Amino acid sequence: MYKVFELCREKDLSPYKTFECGQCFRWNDDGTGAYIGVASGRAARVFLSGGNTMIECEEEDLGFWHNYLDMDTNYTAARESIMIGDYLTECAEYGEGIRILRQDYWEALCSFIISQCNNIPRIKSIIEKLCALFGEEMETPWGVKYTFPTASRVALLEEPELAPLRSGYRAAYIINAARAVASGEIDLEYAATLDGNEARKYLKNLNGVGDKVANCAVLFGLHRMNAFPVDVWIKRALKEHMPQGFDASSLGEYAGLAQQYMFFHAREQAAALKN
DNA sequence: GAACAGGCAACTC
DNA sequence: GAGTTGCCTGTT
Repeated sequence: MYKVFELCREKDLSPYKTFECGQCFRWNDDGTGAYIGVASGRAARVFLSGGNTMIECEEEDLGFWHNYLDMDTNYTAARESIMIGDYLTECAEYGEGIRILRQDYWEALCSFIISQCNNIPRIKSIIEKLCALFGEEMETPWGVKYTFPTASRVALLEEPELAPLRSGYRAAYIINAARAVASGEIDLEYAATLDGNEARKYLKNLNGVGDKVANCAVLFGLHRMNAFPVDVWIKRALKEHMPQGFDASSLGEYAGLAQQYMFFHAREQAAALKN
């Protein structure tokens, strides 16, 4: 039984900012500014109403979504902790309402393996095909959706079976990672007990996982908020705003949140210039 | 049609 | 250890 529940004020969770800041690929605007997504075999719709952020979901899943949306973390305090200097303060103010989701470990790892050298629409398209082909079908109030296939499921596939995804050279990485995770050779539950830096090194044992992908999996999957993925957007932003050099560890335990604010800020500025 | 896109790995010096 | 190159594919 799907019902609507009030989550918080918009400033504590902006659906647009949270779902469009690059951390996730399975939440989509339904055309009205409401976001529909699937995670861990559950579906939900997150939207604004009268300055509040609302969620429509199964009543028994409310606890799951509460955790997924990281509602127990105090983002006001976290945000203030990384407001160091004019630039970061501007990014943090601009990004108010972003929350770092607690995504499934395997889904985050696999998604960011796919993300390498790819743009967002294409990443989303590859992931949706992966789910439609190998995930499980779900009936939702918003139509048929598919779960993200488990590592065990993907581990059974052979590379040619991934050809319809058009994921190119990443297909081998996906299957290799799935097999390592399914066999326990790479234990994501164990990785989740490590600190961010150790977890990043551990995941880099996987072929096709370097610093960037590992850091994304650590931040967005394992929820180690001090992980600081550096992609081309962050590289550009650092070059422009921190020409004297920059050490992410100086930002402390919420460095990864600062990264998301910087990323969102850079992307939105670029989009504004285009229009 | 070449260059590039939210990297990685293997190779060179 | 810093720099270069190939890798699949889709878009510009």
